[in-house]
Amino acid sequence: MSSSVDQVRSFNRIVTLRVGALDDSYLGRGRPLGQARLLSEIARDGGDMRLLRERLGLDSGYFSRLVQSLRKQGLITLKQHAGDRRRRDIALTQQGQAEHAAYEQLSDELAVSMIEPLNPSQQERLLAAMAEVESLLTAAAVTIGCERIGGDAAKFCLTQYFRELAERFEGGFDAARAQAEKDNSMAPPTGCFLVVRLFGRPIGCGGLRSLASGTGEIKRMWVAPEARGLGVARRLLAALEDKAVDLGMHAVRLDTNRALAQAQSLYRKAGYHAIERFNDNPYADFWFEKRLGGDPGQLPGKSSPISR
Amino acid sequence: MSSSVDQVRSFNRIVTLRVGALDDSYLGRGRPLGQARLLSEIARDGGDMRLLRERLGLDSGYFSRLVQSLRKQGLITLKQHAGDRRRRDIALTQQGQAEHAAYEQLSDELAVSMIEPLNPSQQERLLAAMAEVESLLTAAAVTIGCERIGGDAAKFCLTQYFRELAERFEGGFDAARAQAEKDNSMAPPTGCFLVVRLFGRPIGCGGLRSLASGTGEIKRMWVAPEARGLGVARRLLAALEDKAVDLGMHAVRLDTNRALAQAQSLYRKAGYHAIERFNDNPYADFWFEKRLGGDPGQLPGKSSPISR
DNA sequence: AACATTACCTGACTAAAGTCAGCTAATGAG
DNA sequence: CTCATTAGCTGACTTTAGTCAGGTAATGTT
Repeated sequence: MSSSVDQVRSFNRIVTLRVGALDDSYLGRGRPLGQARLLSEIARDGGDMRLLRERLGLDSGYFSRLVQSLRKQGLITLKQHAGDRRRRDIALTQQGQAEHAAYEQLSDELAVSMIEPLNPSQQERLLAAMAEVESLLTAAAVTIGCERIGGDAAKFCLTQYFRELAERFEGGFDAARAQAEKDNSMAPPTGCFLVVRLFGRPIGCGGLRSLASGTGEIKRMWVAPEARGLGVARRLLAALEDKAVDLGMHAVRLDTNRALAQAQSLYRKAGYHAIERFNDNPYADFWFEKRLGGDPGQLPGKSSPISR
Repeated sequence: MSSSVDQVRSFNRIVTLRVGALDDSYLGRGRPLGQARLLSEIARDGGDMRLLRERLGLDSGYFSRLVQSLRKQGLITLKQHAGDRRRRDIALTQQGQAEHAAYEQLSDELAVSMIEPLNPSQQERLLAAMAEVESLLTAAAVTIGCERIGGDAAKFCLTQYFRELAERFEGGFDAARAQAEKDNSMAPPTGCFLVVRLFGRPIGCGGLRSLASGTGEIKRMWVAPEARGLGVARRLLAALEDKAVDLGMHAVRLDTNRALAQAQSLYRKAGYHAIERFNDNPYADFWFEKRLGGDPGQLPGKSSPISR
């Protein structure tokens, strides 16, 4: 373990040394870092002040002044938001776009300088290793927590989930037919609704509700397309099972549609086995169950190594 | 190419996001970042103020105050340097060591949090990829430049080089017998002495001097043990050959001792072939030569892809 | 209609980080 | 011995980054 920590720390050291150079090169344009960062954030996906302030996590007064300084430099314009005259939309001026392009250029140059001295085969190895680190660090940054099913994040996830089902199911999907009224049962004290977040953004969800006789049902399991391939679904499923154990359930069931082949293979790998139809979900083609607490050495509520 | 840059930039983004969290956790100890960083640097390898100031690249006044603030907190002591009473040696007090250990703990915790959520096989992959990125980024950070052979860096490298030869040669090595008087010829305008640096520290060297009739001789090629395996020697050799081309040479020669097997294989891979003894170096067992400018499409002075 | 909340702005303040000029004491070079 | 240089210290100053307490206009809630 100690050698793992050493490896990570030595990686951190070298990477901050190299990547930290970006701040210096940004400062080279004679503008404080805060302004430069704000400019980049505006260029990335504009929007109104409130959104940006939230994303950057800045104090309202401080943020206001930062924006004003960019405006005085002629890099951005502020317009009243259509519909809500309190809000102000931010947009880059032509000069602002040019300035942003200059910062992009600096970032590109740093990136080039990091790979350029290497020969082609080394470059290839470096890029592959970077992709691997990136994907695994992203996976490790994922958090899973219980949230209100009526909350913004949960609603966002469910909307995306339903939209995807409508696309993928052969006969489409109608949320109303899917017994959506039962969703409220996915809440404490007899169930829960887990939201997966990556850097604060919701990227997945899954609900657990109580059936009769100590059995749980897992529903609404979804992972955003851009977050797939990171092992998120596996961890989410394990987290739901942990919750089920916490709630004293001795088994969990779920159903799935034939269009969702990867889901089926995930369930089988996680130890689920096919059972008879246990509900009247019109969209279900397969039904699975997994007995919980089979490992007597495992304390309830303690995460399994795979889930955390 | 553009996709390489994108990959590097996306890597940079994710890594700064994760590793940048270290600053926040350092601030959690109620001490400004500057002080925390200085403390870590002192703990790493102490030394006197001048050395540290240079390494951190800080203004003398600012640095002095930083040091005083740590002293007032009882974390370090200052003593007159033995021999030069202007200098002051810095040492951690017991309290300083404890405080440093606390910061180390924070770094360790960050490292653990970066790998802990992953399952064992993912952890293994992440650590391997980190090691790969680290080694290749280090390799890419290497710089090669012409320096005075009498300079500090050159002297340091040559000392290390001679020490290593003395260890590895069967009959030892005596620098005086090695025609060291010819070293001065490894300088402009008829030769050069290249120093390889990694983050400013000299980690290798190699000299080129002019023999009769447009032929160059490569001598004193050395790479520090801790920098081996990064392809430094290959790049250094290519850089020396570039220099030779710049100086109008049409071939370079070199000799080597039988104890240096890796050197021989490097030379062969780089296109050198064995020739008859061309000098009276008592330590030489093999002699090599490579014809230059064989590639007519290559402009003189332009680096080959392998060398930069 | 009354009241609370939200979005943005302003003024007053602070700490961190750093720059610059000049000072003293010790050391090194000629 | 003289003079320049070096190592460290001090005072005065600036910029950046931020906090906090209010203020105003628009919007939502009851």
